[in-house]
Amino acid sequence: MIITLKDGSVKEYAGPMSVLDIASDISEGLARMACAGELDGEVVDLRTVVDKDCHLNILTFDSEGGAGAFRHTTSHIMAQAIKRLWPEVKLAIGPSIVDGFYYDIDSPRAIVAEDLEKIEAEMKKIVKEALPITRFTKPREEAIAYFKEKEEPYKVELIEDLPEDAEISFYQQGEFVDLCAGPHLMSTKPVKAFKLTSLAGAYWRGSEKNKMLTRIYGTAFAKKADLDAYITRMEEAKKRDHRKLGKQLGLFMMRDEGPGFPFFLPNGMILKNTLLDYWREIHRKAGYVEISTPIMLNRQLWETSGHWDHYRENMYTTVIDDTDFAIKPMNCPGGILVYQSEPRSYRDLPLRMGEIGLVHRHEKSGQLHGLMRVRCFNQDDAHIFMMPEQIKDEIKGVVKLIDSVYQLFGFKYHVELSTRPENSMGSDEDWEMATEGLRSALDDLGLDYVVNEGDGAFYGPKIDFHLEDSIGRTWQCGTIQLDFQLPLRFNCEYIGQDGEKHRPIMIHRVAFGSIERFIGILIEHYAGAFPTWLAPVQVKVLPISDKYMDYGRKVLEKLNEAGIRAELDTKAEKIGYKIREARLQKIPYMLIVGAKEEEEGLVSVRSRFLGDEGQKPLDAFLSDVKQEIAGRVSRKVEVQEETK
RNA sequence: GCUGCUGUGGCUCAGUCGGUAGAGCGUCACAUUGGUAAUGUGGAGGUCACGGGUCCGAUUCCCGUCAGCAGCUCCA
Repeated sequence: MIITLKDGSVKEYAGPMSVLDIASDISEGLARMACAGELDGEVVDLRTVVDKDCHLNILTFDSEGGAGAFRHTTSHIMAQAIKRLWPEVKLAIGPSIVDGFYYDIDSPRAIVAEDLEKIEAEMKKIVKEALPITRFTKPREEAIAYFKEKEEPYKVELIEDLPEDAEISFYQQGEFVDLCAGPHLMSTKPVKAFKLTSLAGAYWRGSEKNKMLTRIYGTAFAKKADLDAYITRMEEAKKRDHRKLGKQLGLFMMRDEGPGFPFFLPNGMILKNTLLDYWREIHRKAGYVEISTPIMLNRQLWETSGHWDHYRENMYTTVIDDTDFAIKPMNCPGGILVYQSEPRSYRDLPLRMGEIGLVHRHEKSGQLHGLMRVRCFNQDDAHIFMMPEQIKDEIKGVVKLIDSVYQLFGFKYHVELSTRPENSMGSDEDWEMATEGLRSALDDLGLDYVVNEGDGAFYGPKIDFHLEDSIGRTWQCGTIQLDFQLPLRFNCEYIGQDGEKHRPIMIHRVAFGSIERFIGILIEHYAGAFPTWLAPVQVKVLPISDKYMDYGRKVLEKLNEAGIRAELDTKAEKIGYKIREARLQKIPYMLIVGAKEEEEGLVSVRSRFLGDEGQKPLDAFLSDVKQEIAGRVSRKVEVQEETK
C-alpha cells in the first residue's frame, strides 16, 4: 500500500493494515491525507477509515467497521446536494443507521419522489469533485452565531442544548459546512455506490408536538456490487412479506369493513389451532391451568384496574342498560376475578392461570400493519399469583418457557428490560423490588438484555422479547410483567402459613405475544414454507390421470386415518401442472400415483425438502411423516423455492 | 394521529392527453388422460374505493371521506 504524503513524498506499507499500525510514524495530518483516497489509486476500502475528534481510532482498512462513517458522509453529501438545489431548505439531522442513512430537512416546497433523482444527480457531481473533508471547531457561542447567520435554526437549537463550555465541531466539504461530531471519510471521492431509497415524514426531535420534517432515506456501499446485492436482498425479503403470502396461501384476509380486524381463512385457522395445541401442551406440562374470561366487562371493573384512567383512549366502550361497558383490551382484570372466586391458600401458590384471550385495542390508523399490528388479537396470556419469595424462580421459569418456544421455531430474539415510566402507579419500594426481581432473574440466566429506562407499563416493569420480520423490523412478542398494583387495587389475598391474610404478587406474561403477530413472524420466517407439523396441507396426492383417481382416493383415506392433513388433486390436468400448483402452495409432501404405484401399493414421494425421494410403500411413508409431525421437526428446505 | 405515495374483475397489473375499460393467472364448460414446475378451445366475471364539484360528458381533472403502503409518533 503506497501512501502519498503531504509534501509529495511517497511511503510504502504492507497492507491491508490498520491505520493504528502507521499512526506511530505519521502525524494526524498525514493520516488524514492517507484517508483521502490516495492509496494505490484504490479507494474502495476507505469506507472503513474513520476519524474521531482528530484522534485516530479503529482504522482497519478491510472490515465492516467503517460503514457508519461511510454512510454518514453520504448523508452529508446528500445535504450538500439539497442545499445546492434548494438553498432555502433548512437542515436538521442526518445520521447513519443500519443499512443506510437519512437526513431530516425542512423544505418550504414539498419534496416529491422525482426530486430524489435530481438530488442523486447532484450528489454524483459532488463525489466527482472529490472534495476533501476537513474538521474544525469553534467555541459554543461562535458556533451559534455562525448558524444564526446562515439561518439554520435547527442547528442553532442543537448547539444550544450542548454545555456552555463545549467546543463545537464542524465538518466542511467544499462550500458545505455542517455541525457534526463525526466521524467522516476524508473526501467525498470514495462514495460511488449509493441510492436514495425513500421519502417520509419525521417529527423534529422525535416528538409529535413538533413540526414534521421531510426525511430522505438512502443507503451507500463501498462497491456497486454490494449495493446491487443489498437491493436484491431487499426485493427477496419483500417476497416473504406475510401480507403477500397470507393472500397467496389463503391464510388470512383484511377487509375495509373492519380495518385492523383480521379474518382467518381455513388454512390460517389450521396454523392457529396447531400453534394453540402446542401451547396447551407445553403449558399443561409447566403446571398451568386454563381459564376463559368475558370479552366485555363493566366500567367499575376498569376503574378499579386503572385502565379507565390510563388506557381509555385505546378502549372500545358501549352502554348496556345505562351502564358503561368496555371490551377488554387486556385479560388481567378478568383473571383476577377468577383468582378471587374462592379463598386462596399459600399452598395454592404459585397459581398459574393461562388464558387465550381475545382483546381489542383501538390502535391509531397509521399504526396498523398486516397481522403484526391489529385492533383485535388473541394473547396467549397467563397470570401467575405468587408470594414474594417465589418471584425470581417464577420469572426464570417463564423466561425458560418463552425461550423454548422460540428455540423450536429457530427464532433469534433480543431482550429488553423496561423500567418505571412517568405515568405510573405505586410506591418507589415496590418498583425497586419488582425491577430488581426481573433484573436478577435475567442475570441469573445469563441473558443479554438492553435497558429501556421509563418504558415500563403503568403498573410495573417488564421484560420484552423482540423478534425480527423479513426486512429486519423488530416486533415485541413475548413479555413478562411484574405487577404489585393490581393485586392491591383488587384487594387480592391468600392465607399464609401463619394463618394471616397476605397480598400475592402477580406476573402477566405472554409467550407468542399475540397469536396474530406471531403467525405473521412465522410466515415471514419460513417464507410460507412451514415445517410439516404446521403446514395447513401436509400431503397432496397427485394422480397421473383420472384413471388412477380411485387409487388416489384410497391413499387419501389412509392419510386421513393416520391423522395427516391431506388433499387429493382431482383436476383434469397433467402431472406437471399439479406439481407446480402444489409447490406454489408450499405443500411439504406430494404423493404421485399412477400405474406403477397402483400395481404394487406404492407412492412416489416428492418432498419440498429433498425433491424426488423415489418410491416407497405407503405404510413406510406414513410412519416417517407421522414421526416427523409428532416430533415437530423442522426439516431444512434444500430445494429452491419459487415464489409466484 | 402526522408527512408522502397509492386505490381498475378473486389475484397480479396495463389503459383512458375527459367520450362508461383490457391482459395474464384463477374460475366455469367442452375436448384431451398425460409420469415430475403451466394441454387446447370457448364462456362468465368490473356502476375503474366511496361522496361531492367542474364539464355537453368524469374511471380519467379538483375537493373531501375511507382504506392500503413507507416512515414518524404511539404501542400494558
